[in-house]
Amino acid sequence: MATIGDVAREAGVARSTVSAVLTGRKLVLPETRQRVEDAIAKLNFSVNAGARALATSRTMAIGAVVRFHEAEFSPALATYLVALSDAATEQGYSVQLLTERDGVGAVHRAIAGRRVDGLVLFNVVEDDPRLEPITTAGFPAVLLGMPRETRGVDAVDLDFAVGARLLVDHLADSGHREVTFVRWPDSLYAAGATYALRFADAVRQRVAGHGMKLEELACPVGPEQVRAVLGERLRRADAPHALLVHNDAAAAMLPFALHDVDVKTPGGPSVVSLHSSELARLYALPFTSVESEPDAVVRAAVELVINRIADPGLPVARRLVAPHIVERGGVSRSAAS
Amino acid sequence: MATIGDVAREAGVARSTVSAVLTGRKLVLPETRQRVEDAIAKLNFSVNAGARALATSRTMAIGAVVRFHEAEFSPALATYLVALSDAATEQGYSVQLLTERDGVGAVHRAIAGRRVDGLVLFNVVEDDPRLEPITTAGFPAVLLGMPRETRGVDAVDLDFAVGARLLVDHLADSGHREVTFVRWPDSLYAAGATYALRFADAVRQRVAGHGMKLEELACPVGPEQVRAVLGERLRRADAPHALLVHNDAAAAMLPFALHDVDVKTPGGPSVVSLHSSELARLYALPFTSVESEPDAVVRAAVELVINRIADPGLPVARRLVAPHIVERGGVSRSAAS
DNA sequence: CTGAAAGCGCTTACAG
DNA sequence: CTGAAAGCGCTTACAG
Repeated sequence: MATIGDVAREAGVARSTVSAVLTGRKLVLPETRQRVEDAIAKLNFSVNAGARALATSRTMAIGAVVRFHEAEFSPALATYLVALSDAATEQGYSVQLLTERDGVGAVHRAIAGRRVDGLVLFNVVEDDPRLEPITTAGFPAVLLGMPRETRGVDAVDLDFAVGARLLVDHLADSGHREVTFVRWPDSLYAAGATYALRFADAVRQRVAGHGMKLEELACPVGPEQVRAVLGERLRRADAPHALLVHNDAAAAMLPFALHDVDVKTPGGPSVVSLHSSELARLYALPFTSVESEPDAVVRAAVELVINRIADPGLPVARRLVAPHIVERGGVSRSAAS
Repeated sequence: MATIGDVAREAGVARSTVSAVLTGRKLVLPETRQRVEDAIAKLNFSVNAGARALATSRTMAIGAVVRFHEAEFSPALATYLVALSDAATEQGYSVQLLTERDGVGAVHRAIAGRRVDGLVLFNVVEDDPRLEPITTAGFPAVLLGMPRETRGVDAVDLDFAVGARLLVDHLADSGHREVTFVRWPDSLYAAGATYALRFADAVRQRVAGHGMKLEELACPVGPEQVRAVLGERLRRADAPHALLVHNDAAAAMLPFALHDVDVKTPGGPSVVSLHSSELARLYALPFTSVESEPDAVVRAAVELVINRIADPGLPVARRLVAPHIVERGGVSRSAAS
């Protein structure tokens, strides 16, 4: 492997001159620059990332702290990871995977070993224990998720409250006066999943604001079980006219469940849903929906963490990405009072 | 951040002694070692990965070269990435994501910049262009996939041929004499997807070996389209009695398609499938099937690439992970000749 | 078994 | 604008 010294010799300049054209920090005579660039090309030189990291104390790497093992149902993770890597690469950063079960330990080691310049925390929950090592070290990081208290750490997420309002309004506008909120199991809210909590709160407020009647149906996340739960509810005499779904498993299985039962409502119940865009793609979900915005969310996260790396003194940022509703039909005008 | 010098001062020894206990390469008096370890704990010291990389010319990082943008239907990627990271972490390696659209360029830059010690190539196809920069640099790498020609690069994959035989035999044992092979679209085979080619070849051979009749049904990978294609075929008068599926979209949508049509066969057709374990989990697929073995495959990949890094002179390895069949019913004894 | 010295490949003040 | 020198934090022969 060629080093900066080889390039300098080849171009007949000092090593620091090569470094100057590499970093672009200093002005170099165009002619000299050209000679250096020719030498670089000729020797197929590429700066040694580790050496640069040591000299600059910048690794140009971001760590993605993932808690996959706890996720029961997340086909979307790859989308986020790849989008993160793409966004980071654009900014000259690489992404390192930190997947250890012990998230706190992983964060600790990443910070202590100076393996990365900043962290992106996936799957953030309320009172996330991974915040502790970050705040004590004052390490650049951004949360994917929006807990009430971020303790001085930047955070970005889809605006689930706005998503909830869009969907409730859509049902209300279609004349519905009652809505069955097919949601995640209680355990998920208890675990502090920030997106689920924000969505549910907004649904309740908005439904009340419209003077509508709200029924909540907590669903498990196992495909089989969710199908059974949905089927049981749909079969009852007072079958719902409008379903508002926030539970990826339920969204995926709902078409099955509707098939399973002999739906009494003409054309079936109206269904609106908030789910990951990945899910919509995989299952070709036919509902009017608000989808996650992985690219926008991840792009914002990269921007925030890079800014934070550059200037730790920046004010704390809480960024909500605006969702939009995609109308796919599936909502019938209701005559039900 | 504490450095090795701080630790040395704290423990009252030379820096090289600290290094000795860190690397474990040299024998150190137990008492001295203890003093050093106490100092490390007290100062919360952790070796600077970049500095170590520079001194040892080992980054202790593996690059995952992913081609996501071309994948239409891959909820399984995250599973593989996380499994890879877990397996690497166990061995003291970290995983870096290389997701650039230009896979060849990504490989080039990773090698030239010495960012990683080895590469794991996802989604390998026949005549994969990413092999070129690897072979010319003689860089440690392992392919996830098994092209006919690996040009001296290690490769590991599920044994799709064995999987095919297991499934065909299962149908044959149940008395089926005809089988409809619901497979990927022609474009996928044309693109050189190694797993698809190996599976299809084995199916054809095995079916012929049993003297069975084979019908092939190429399906698109879009959920809507695949559902339409399947429905059309199932509705025909000569509806198939046995379906052998190798197409994740088709496997996922088949239950819908079976719902869509009024299946004439008592109990519906027999269905066996090879698909990703992630898919089985997400969709709760009820078919007897052979599933991918992400953990085993990825673990083997990490082992191979680490061995290759340690000893470039090792003989080239081609490792096939044995699949196993999971019987879930869905195969009815056939009276059809 | 321990320690002083050189070197890994860069960058960055600092003179010229 | 260019170049010689020091230093980033480690490891590794090599003396002692």
